[in-house]
Amino acid sequence: MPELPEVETIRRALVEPLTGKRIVSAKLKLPRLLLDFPPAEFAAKLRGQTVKAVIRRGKYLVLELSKDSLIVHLGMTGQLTAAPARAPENPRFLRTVTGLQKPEGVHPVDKHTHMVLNLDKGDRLLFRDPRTFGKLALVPGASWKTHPRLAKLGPEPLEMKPEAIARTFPANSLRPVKALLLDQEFVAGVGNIYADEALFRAGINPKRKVKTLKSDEKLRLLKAVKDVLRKGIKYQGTTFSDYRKPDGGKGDNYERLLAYGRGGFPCRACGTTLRKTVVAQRGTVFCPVCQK
DNA sequence: AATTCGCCCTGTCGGC
DNA sequence: TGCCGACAGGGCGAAT
Repeated sequence: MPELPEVETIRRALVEPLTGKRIVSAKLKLPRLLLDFPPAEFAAKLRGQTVKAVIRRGKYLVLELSKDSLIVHLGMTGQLTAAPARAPENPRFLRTVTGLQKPEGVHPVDKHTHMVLNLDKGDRLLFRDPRTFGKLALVPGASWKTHPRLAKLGPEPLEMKPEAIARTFPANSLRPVKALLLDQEFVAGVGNIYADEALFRAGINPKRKVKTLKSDEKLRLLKAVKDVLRKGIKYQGTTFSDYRKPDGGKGDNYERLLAYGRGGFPCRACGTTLRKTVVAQRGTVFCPVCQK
């Protein structure tokens, strides 16, 4: 699922193809993805606006336009693709050992393509989301910062000082520490993949109650969060099913993960079989030896 | 107030 | 081969 490193990868890849481009027309094919706005006005409102900036906040992507801002959340399976003019219109999906997959570097328009922005010179921005957990919102000016979805987000983990955030751990909380990492009001942008990765790196059991964490463990954990997010960005995100870069390519981080997706496989640190369990209603992989 | 639970959704996969 | 249930899970609103 797209977490901070995936959304940041997408953001960086969209800056060049979108900045300064004018929206010639827009089509919203699945109106229920749109929050707080009459779907009928959506396309008309977007038409003629120019993209001024492409911003990320947590797992949210924001297109700042000349008049309004378009907020995009990719949910679980959302994909944004920048389709240059003359890209193949309806490429066949390829059947591979891992199922149906889109060929690299092409841009499908199919039944899961829920929004199309037609830009200058035939370029397009496509939003595709098979499971439709994604969300779109159009808000006036730069008011995205105060949109209910974004206003309560915690600090950006890559900009935070671990020493400062360590002090914000609730002192008496009985929650499992993984639940805190997934809480977007604590820090913004960490999801299931990078929570497991950070806990593994920090050597902390995901079920540990927050109140039992010692200050050096909090510091270690927050540093691990930054490390795994930076690594995710470096390798352009984790692709194991739907995540794709805006050019259609896959991220390279999946095979580099230490915990997520590795239940039943040997720990890369000590060789013990990694255990798969459920913590905070999420599938969770950890090493019973390395993570205390 | 803090925390957990149920729900939304569709493609994939294992079992029979 | 095909059907069916389980599973994947971000975030919100309801329930505890």
